[in-house]
Amino acid sequence: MIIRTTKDLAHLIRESRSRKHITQEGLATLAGVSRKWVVDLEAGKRTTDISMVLRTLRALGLGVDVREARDRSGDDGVDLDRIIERSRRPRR
Amino acid sequence: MIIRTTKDLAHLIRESRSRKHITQEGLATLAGVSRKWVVDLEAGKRTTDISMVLRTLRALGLGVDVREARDRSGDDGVDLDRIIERSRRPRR
DNA sequence: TTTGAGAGTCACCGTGCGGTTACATCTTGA
DNA sequence: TCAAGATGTAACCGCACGGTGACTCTCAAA
Repeated sequence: MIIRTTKDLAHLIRESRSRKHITQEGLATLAGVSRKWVVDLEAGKRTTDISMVLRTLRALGLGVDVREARDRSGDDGVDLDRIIERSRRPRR
Repeated sequence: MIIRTTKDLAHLIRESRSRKHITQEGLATLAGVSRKWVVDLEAGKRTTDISMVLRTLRALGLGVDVREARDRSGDDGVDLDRIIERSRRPRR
């Protein structure tokens, strides 16, 4: 599964967790985080700690693969500049 | 490339960036973050914001793939429990 | 119906992260 | 040699993130 946004990640984790019949509490313990953090992650909270995420994914037996995106333009119509612009902090 | 730790990610980003002749400043602008953040990321700082990382990877034309790790045990001898224990906050 | 587990949410608190700014170092080209 | 660009680092500050604990709600099993 290709991950593009934190929401994608949220769905992936939640689905993988339930498919394996692990509770939020259990996953939290496995990954060494709090249950609140798992709740937040699965809720698609914008920001999260990446080392925690890596641990959580490993706890679920998931591997992360990063590589050159072959056809970046055809991608899926995502306009990077728009995304960046939107996620930028208001300039004040 | 398989990502297991934030250090892996750091190396990946730095290498990809220089190979594309993009400056830290340039990448920071592309990803909508500060240069300091890019410096910290490439220095392998333990914690970073995952949505920023995703944006940065996309800015470098890299895709993230998450999937079931086939042979999890044989993996590479990583002891998850030890990792978790080590990265846990001191209990006080 | 009752009970218990799983999940969502809330408030509080301390800490560490990210942005900003400034400065030092190093390399490269004029 | 000097100037400009790229990078690393340090200090400061505001704020939002993560942990804790408690509460509620839902649902399934007894």
